[in-house]
Amino acid sequence: MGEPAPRRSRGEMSEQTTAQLLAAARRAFATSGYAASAMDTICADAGVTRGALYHHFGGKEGLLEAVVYQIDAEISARLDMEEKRHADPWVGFRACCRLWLEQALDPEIQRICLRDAPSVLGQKLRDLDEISAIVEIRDSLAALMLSGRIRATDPEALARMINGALVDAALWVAAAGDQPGAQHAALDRALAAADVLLDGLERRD
Amino acid sequence: MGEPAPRRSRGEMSEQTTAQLLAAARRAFATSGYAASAMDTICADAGVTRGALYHHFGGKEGLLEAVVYQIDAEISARLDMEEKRHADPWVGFRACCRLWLEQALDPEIQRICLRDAPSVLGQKLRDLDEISAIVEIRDSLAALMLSGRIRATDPEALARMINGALVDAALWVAAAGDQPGAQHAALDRALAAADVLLDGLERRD
DNA sequence: AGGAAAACATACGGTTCGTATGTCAGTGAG
DNA sequence: CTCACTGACATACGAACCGTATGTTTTCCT
Repeated sequence: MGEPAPRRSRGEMSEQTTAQLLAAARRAFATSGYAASAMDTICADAGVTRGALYHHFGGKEGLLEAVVYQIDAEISARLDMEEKRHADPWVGFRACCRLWLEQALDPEIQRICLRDAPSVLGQKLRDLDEISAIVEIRDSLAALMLSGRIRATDPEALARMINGALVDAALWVAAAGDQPGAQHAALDRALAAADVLLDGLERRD
Repeated sequence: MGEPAPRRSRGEMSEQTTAQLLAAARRAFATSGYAASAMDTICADAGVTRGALYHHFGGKEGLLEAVVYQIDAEISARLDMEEKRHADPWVGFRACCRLWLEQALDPEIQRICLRDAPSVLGQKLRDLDEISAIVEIRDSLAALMLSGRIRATDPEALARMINGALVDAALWVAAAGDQPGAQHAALDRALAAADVLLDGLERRD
């Protein structure tokens, strides 16, 4: 049948199976959703049994947690690159919001991170994204307030609200239409609305 | 044991059992979450069997849908009353945002409507809240744009974003602290941030 | 080389959901 | 008034799924 154990070291063995389980889980969660994804199916798709899954992730919830963590890291990496491309912090911040919205159109991100994860992980997700995009938004906002570029208020609360606005906008764009034309039009409308919302934060005395 | 069928008409019978099932489901979903709530428990709490539940709601998902619909109606009713109390539409709109945020601190609303329902119902929820708070927000915004009170952009997209901002703000406030003191402080911070965000929408030429 | 521990695979029980079927009380027509 | 009919449930059954407990093989360390 499969490869007759091609002589891997212990570390390589573990790394490969976890990677395959993560990949299979991402596919299953993205297409069928968390609740409707059976662990048997995921494990069969990854070429292992449920024993391996429980050994590495402790259960279904742990698997989702690892998937979300992985996706979050990928998003954050792209956001970091985008931020570095702009000299002006306010311009960079708005470019990051724009890039986040575009990335969040990915059905994988939508289903896993924006819809299922909040329900399943709950508070765990809040602790998790203390190291994700939210904290960067908050820090950027705090710096911009200090420099007087935007109006001063609670940075953490404002960061949460901007994050929520972007999340709902992404879900709205994705649900707007299945054909790519309507999708693109909805994205433009959302970006315009986001511009209005963010413009209002600018300080103008 | 229970009442020996106190001679109810068919309509009363149906109405009472649906009401009891809805009440029991609200309690269970709010405290244990949708996934962890067993239908056996809900039915036992309501004093009926699973047959009644399937007869009236078609299944677990239909039950959640009915619960969300009921809660949504309650919220909308309070929002309508608040809006009528203000002569100025812009003042009324901001008062409604404030009232929504305060209402959304209810753990029942948080768990059922803001966390579980989007994951379980998905697109069904989008269709459902076409008759809920979102549509009122959108119409209010559209009217305010026409009257030149706020900056003009896509009303639907902006309504979605404001809704998302309020949702995340409510979740953030609720997660801020368990003791009522911290809760109240976080609410104040969120309301202040919301004021900044909405102030920016005002038109000032 | 030999024991320990990691890295899985396998077997099993318990819980839960949906459906299929059965039963009984209202209800309307004749 | 009665009798067929239907709505409003209750009960029984099968299937899927999750978690754990246990067994087995391979690698690593001394």
